[in-house]
Amino acid sequence: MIPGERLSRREFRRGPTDLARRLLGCTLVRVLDDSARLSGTIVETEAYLGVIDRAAHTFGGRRTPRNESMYRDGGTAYVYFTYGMHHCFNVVCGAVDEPVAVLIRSLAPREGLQQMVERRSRPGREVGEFDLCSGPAKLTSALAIDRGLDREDMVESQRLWIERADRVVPRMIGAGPRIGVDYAGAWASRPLRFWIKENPHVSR
DNA sequence: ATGACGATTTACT
DNA sequence: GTAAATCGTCATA
Repeated sequence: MIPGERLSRREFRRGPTDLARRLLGCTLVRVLDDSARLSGTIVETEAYLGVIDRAAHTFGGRRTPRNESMYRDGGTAYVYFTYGMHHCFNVVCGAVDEPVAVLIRSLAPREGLQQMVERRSRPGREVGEFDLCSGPAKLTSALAIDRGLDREDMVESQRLWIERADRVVPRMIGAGPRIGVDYAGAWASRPLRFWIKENPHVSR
């Protein structure tokens, strides 16, 4: 287990609760068509438990063109478009036809900061270091992740992958309810959101 | 064909 | 704290 190595298929298949914690501290790497490299340390995740989880897109076994990638093998990217303007990025983490995933909610930016600033800036709005990747739709914007990367196999991809890090010790991991899933009844309050404690890049 | 709804972000009171 | 932005997707008909 060498830090900096890509996560393997086996590692991706650990299931959502385990992988959501394990991804903390790992590096998400995005390489653009012009070979520019953008990356950040994962500091906040959420687990989505699949057919039993009212908050998951695959609750009850729903299978549509949009969420098809969640039914693929662990290590597949699930990227969806929402609210008419935002993309969110997930790591599929089960066997084939076991539609579970981890939503990546925030990163501590590492490489390509200047490019991220350009991608996140709008006329009239300055973006600071802590507004670059501190939210699920902010980081997809900063790293140029959209539906073109849906179904990407991150075990093999030259555009998007995750590199292993030393395990974040349990006492440094916070846990609490997921964000934005109030419609999910009892599932809304379950502690399936994880973050690195006291990290300034965590959302909210 | 239609309508309701977001795994969010941002600006504004 | 509240509300607007903005449109693909899906369930219903």
